[in-house]
Amino acid sequence: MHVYRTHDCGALSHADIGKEVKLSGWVHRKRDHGGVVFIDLRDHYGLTQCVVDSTDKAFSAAEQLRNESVITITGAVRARSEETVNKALSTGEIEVQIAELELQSAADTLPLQVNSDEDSGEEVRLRYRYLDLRRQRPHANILLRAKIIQSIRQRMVGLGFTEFQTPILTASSPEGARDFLVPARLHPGKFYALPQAPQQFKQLIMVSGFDKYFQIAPCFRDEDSRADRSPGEFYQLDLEMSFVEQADVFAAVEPVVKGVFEEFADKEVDPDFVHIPFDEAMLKYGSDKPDLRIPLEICDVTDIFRGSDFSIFAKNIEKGAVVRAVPGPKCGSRAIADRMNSWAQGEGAPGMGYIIYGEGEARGPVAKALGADKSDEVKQRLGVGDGDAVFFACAPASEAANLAGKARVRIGTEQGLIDENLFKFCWIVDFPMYELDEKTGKIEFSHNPFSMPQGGMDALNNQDPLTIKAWQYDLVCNGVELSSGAIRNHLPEVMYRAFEIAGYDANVVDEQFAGMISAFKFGAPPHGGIAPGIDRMVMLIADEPNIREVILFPMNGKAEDLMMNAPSEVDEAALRELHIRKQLPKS
RNA sequence: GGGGGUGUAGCUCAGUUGGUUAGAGCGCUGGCCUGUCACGCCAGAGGCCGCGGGUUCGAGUCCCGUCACUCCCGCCA
Repeated sequence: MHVYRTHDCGALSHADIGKEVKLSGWVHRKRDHGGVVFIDLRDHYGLTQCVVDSTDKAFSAAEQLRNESVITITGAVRARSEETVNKALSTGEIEVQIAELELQSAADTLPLQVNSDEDSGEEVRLRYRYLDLRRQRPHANILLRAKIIQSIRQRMVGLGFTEFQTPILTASSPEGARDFLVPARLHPGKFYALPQAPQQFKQLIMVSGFDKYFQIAPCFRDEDSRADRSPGEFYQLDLEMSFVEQADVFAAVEPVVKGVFEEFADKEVDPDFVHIPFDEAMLKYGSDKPDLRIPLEICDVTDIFRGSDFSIFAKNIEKGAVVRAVPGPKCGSRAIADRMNSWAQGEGAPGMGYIIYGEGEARGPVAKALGADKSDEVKQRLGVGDGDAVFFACAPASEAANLAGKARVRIGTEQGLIDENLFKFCWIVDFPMYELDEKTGKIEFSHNPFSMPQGGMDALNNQDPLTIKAWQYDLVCNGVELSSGAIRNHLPEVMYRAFEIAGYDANVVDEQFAGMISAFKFGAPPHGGIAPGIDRMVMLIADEPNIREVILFPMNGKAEDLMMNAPSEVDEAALRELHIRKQLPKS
């Protein structure tokens, strides 16, 4: 007989009745009846009830066991009597009568309860992550993640993509997020950076002639955390394709993402991946990651308020503001309107105007100033009726869109308009190539500087930069940005010109992106790609509100690993070797 | 860097307008119980009420500061 087990804890059934077996696992729960003790023995595979009677020699050892101790038991598989069968367990028809019991590893009093569905505080869970991961839901989440990644690999290979590894120690890039830096021992004063994404490498793989690349790629960005953003590191399904247009990338990615969601999620997946231009998304949904489950569309009503007697708005409009209106079905009460208003103030807006429609008339201070005809015009445009309300955001375009977008989500959530059982995807397309930095007034890249501008060199030379669109796209699901991608700019001349508009001259490009720009001078295929976030996909599929729930060993919000004590001090000798001296902030 | 929330037993939480000895469930220790499966019953241990200061006859409760965790803003090509 094997030293530890003949079967796992989920394996035994009525077919094994009468067999001598050996099981190893954790004491999940113990029920001590004085004359008989039941032990639920748990491992990765399942749970088996083990029994010991007071007459058995293992009895006293069993009585003393604490939860989560690791034991090995030997005994015979017995049928449970009909009334003691447990239908909730796959092994519920049988139990093992313990003949021998060996304690492999005793457990101290636990800092968190493994056999409970109730989560402990995050700090305790992260410090004792190995205990937390024994629990049913965290264990299942990590397993789900593994299966999803496995499925993605299979699907990608099936589509003719090849998996490559790219360097983890690379060069710092001036664009984008803050880098994690690694001192270079052999080069005093110089640093490697961890890749924020394998962006340049994957493009260079295309220039190297490999045609279709993918990788489950670790990405490192030294930015602050959020519920859906883990600090430090995360994973992307990074992919790139040669000789493609935007539609080809969509055609490759859609079935993979859709397929994975359909395979693993309990919710319905809307098969229609709608395409929405960025400008339209900002207008109708006030966001570049709209939650399309909310059946509300924002309308621009600037024209109705222009020159009207509602002077606050009318004056702002003269100064260039716009008015965006959000329909509020069944929101036609003073209490709801007041709540929206104070919510908007909490968001940093001066407030949120509203009109309440009821009993054939429009009510509220806005309606009073605007007059019946114009109030009715708003009603018609928004398609609302009696008992509904309309809320207004008046501000410069991007601010108004933003507030209206948040209001739309709030109304959708509060009024229960969101179908919680649905995944609704969309592609946001035609992102602007450049945007204006509001503080400096300078033109800068709005997304990825390596994206191909729509219209190419001609657009760069002859169009107002702020009107130029890029072949740049996002994949969004239920209001979560899953992915960002682009058709790349593979033409050195167009690249130099694109950077010139953003204020970088040619030698900056030559220095900062030396490898890539030089590669593009030796025959580069037109190419493009995308990089869906793995953690976010798993989070959506697992229906978890927090990304840490789908990461094995996550860091806390301050980017500390409480289990491993990272980051940590290092020896002075190690610093000397790296030519590094600490200069700590004064406290 | 800024704003909100939370912090009470090993864990999850309750704690009234400020009032005597700070409670519950789980866990832990001891006892009883031979068919439970969140077993049941009895008893017990376990508290710097995050920390520091203040108001008060009296503070878990009110005020100020501070720390930790968390959510959000900034940040995230």
